[in-house]
Amino acid sequence: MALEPPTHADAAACERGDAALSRAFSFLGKRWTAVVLGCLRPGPAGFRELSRAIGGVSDSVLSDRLSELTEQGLVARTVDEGPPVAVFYELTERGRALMPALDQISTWAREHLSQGEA
Amino acid sequence: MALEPPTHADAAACERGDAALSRAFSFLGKRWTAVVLGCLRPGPAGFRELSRAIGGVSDSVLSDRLSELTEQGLVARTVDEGPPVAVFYELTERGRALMPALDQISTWAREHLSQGEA
DNA sequence: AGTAGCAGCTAGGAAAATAGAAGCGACCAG
DNA sequence: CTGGTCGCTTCTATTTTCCTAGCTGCTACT
Repeated sequence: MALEPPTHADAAACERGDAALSRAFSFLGKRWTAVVLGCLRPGPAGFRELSRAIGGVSDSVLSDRLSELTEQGLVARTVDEGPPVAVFYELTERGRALMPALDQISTWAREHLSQGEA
Repeated sequence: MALEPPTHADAAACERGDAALSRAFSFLGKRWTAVVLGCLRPGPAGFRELSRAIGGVSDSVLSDRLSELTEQGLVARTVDEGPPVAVFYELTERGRALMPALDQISTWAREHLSQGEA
């Protein structure tokens, strides 16, 4: 039986929750996104503050990530036009809603991915 | 008070669960990884079968993803040396352990990321 | 004044990830 | 024998991603 009617189990086989998953990973998978979200978790932070806290990310990339996250509505950018203009980013509700999922992956990683492994 | 001693809240500010998270995303974030895992969820599948089911992925990339996943112990590669050599991939326990997390992200994406949005 | 911090953006190029096509050995049906 | 399937691997071209480095403008401390 090399000719099992492949009329099913093809495109329909996957496509369960993958479309959504793919879209999520399209930006969650970017190099610093998760870290940025992690740094924002404790509370609001300014650009330079994040830059320092993360350490190793360039302004341009940080700026990109922050923009993407803002576009997706995961973080909010607030400008305080006081004499010294100040800006701070913080998680939105949508962003917070993602935290549990991130935690779960993090937990899984700790349990199943020893850091010593290649 | 522009000089709040920044001696704290710097490097230590993030680095909570991010190291693990980053490692997880280092391969979960790759373009087809999540989809492959999703396709493997229902049960074992052969290379060509996956290729067809996913549709849009090239052999080379699929091969890569499968190798990475196998290395990480998320999927198992079994060879059946029967007369017609057959190979099939399937999720390991470690791989299955990740499913709930993936589901959670998927759910989050469905709820907070309308596909119509940019 | 001079120095230093904050908030970003832009340019340019190196590096990495992808897609797509082709090739190889085996096997099975006609 | 010929054609089609399976399971990959290798090669190249293109796209995407990331990092380095510099720059503008404003405020505040010394």
